[in-house]
Amino acid sequence: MYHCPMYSQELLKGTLQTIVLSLLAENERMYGYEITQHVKDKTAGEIQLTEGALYPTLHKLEADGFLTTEKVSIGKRVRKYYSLTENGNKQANDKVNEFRRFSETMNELLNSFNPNPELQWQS
Amino acid sequence: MYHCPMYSQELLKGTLQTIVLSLLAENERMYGYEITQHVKDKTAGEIQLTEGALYPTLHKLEADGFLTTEKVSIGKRVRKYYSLTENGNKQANDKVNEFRRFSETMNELLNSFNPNPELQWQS
DNA sequence: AATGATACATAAAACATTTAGGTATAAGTG
DNA sequence: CACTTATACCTAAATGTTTTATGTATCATT
Repeated sequence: MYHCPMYSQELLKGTLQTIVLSLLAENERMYGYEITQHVKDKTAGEIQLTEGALYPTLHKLEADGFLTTEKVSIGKRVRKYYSLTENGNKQANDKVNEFRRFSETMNELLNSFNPNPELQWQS
Repeated sequence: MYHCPMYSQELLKGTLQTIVLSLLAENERMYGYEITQHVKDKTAGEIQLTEGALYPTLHKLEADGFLTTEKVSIGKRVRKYYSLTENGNKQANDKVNEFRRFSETMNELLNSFNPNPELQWQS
């Protein structure tokens, strides 16, 4: 998978489950590849999920009882659709709220930081 | 160090350097323990840095040339103050901007997520 | 026929953080 | 005075996520 995100992938850490759960909360059912494309499109390429991270996450969420799967044949290929379970729906709620609170807290913490005017046209 | 954060520490991953750099951008010089207390106070206990994560991070930022140190004796104890170098100042700028952009992008991505009304009073 | 997109998957390596220690001084309390 | 808590630094093994690097296979386009 080709990559050219605008910022460090570092920040993405810990948000993968949240992203997946929230997309499935709006979309009823999605398959892995679809999720990567959806995220890429909606964020103008700024967030790009790697398959090496996504698939294990999907499997984990399924093992944890938050997702169920159904396989659908498309020609000779088999697509694996994921949907939220009831618990998964709650979890999506919790995770999204948690992220929103976290980013609010962080932005408040960073808020007092005023970029040095001498630097603000750099980088 | 005692811990009782209101949300998963997961999300904190990847933000530690940003926090440290931004605090030093506003405060001229700070020492490790002071940073933990400052963050705890400013976030009403919601973000609590662990020393096991903080000290290695400070050492890494110093090794990368973003911080300089000076040791100050307080009675028989030695306090280690950290300050931003010129590069550190730029880095603080970059990291804070990066986080702001990231949280904006994430919030847009999660924005279309509307909590199920049946669930919104739960958890 | 070859390339790129679609679509799944795993596994070793890299990395940051947690957990769990360790040391020592200073301050406050019963 | 003894004890506990707060201050203040530090390291290292274990954990857990993600990256990087593969692998397989179908379908569409040039």
